[in-house]
Amino acid sequence: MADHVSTVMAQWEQERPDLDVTPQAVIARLHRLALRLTDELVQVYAQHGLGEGEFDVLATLRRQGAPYALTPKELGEQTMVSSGAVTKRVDRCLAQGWVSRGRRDEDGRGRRIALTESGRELIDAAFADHIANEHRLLAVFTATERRSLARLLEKWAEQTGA
Amino acid sequence: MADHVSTVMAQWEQERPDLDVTPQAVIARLHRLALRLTDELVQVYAQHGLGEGEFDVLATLRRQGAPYALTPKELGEQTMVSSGAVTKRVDRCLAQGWVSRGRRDEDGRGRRIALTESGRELIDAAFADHIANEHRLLAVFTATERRSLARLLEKWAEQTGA
DNA sequence: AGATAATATCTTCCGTGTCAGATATATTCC
DNA sequence: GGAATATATCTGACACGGAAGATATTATCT
Repeated sequence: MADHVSTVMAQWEQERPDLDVTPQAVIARLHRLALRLTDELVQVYAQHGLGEGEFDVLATLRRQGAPYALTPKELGEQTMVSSGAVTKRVDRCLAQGWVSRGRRDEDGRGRRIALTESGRELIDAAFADHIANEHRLLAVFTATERRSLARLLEKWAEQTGA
Repeated sequence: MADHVSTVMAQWEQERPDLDVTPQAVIARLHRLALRLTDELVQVYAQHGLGEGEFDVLATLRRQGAPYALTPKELGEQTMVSSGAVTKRVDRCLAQGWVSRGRRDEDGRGRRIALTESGRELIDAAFADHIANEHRLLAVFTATERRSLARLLEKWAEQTGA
């Protein structure tokens, strides 16, 4: 049984025999897979009342270790979103009482976004479910396949600066 | 040199030693990589005056072969977006004269979205550039690595129904 | 110190997507 | 044939992120 991308590639070979569309075997699949996986992950976030943006913020703060705080700039760099998106994500977390927005010492321009107690409890529970979910999604693979896939993706990420 | 995800995983191991976060080596990397690659691909679409949605519509129609037509439902299934998104994407292509929206024979509910001559010319040029871009992005890998990555992603896609 | 530039964050506007419901047409069952 | 249901598409409200510019604060240079 061929997957969708195999079908697509066969169509292109028929229609554009002048092009070598083999890269699609990697890139189109990666793209579709990422979409599909995101759907799966988001469902677990939603079970905890979290959207992707909020989960991203809380998890990023949580993994820094105590006192679970970063500046908006650092948050944006780690999560690959614009400064405007950071502001809005933090606003939403703030409205729920999951984080606080304080003034950073010394530099009046800087802010300090920190997890509150309730935010930490929430992300600790949500993250455990999230990881269980990821284990489920990877259950297709043997340990060797997982390592191989991880290595290839890591190599690619390093090269492209991701 | 460790990539970002390696750092993140080390943080989690420190903070949540109770959890096995190894799936992140695959899932988080895939996620970030997809984001980064999308950025790269979108730049080429933009060189032809296309957004991702428009490129998606035109390319999907083009690869069907003559007469380059599908229903909105089929378009949505192949491109993994909602019916509302299909309507809007087609509206945009329509405004540029790249597709036509006709009535499907027999069934008055159905529509028939078809490439126009100018749409076909546009996507033929854009797609050639797109494939060249994909070749460039995959240049990091040896042929063996590419096949290996493609096989692993295909296996995953088949299992999850992507 | 005062002017200029740099940095950090926030605000505003816009584009695009999803979701729920509206509409139009077709099918089924009596 | 008519009612109920199913299917295909579109519409409208809303959510979220990006981009550019506004604001606030700090650093630098003379």
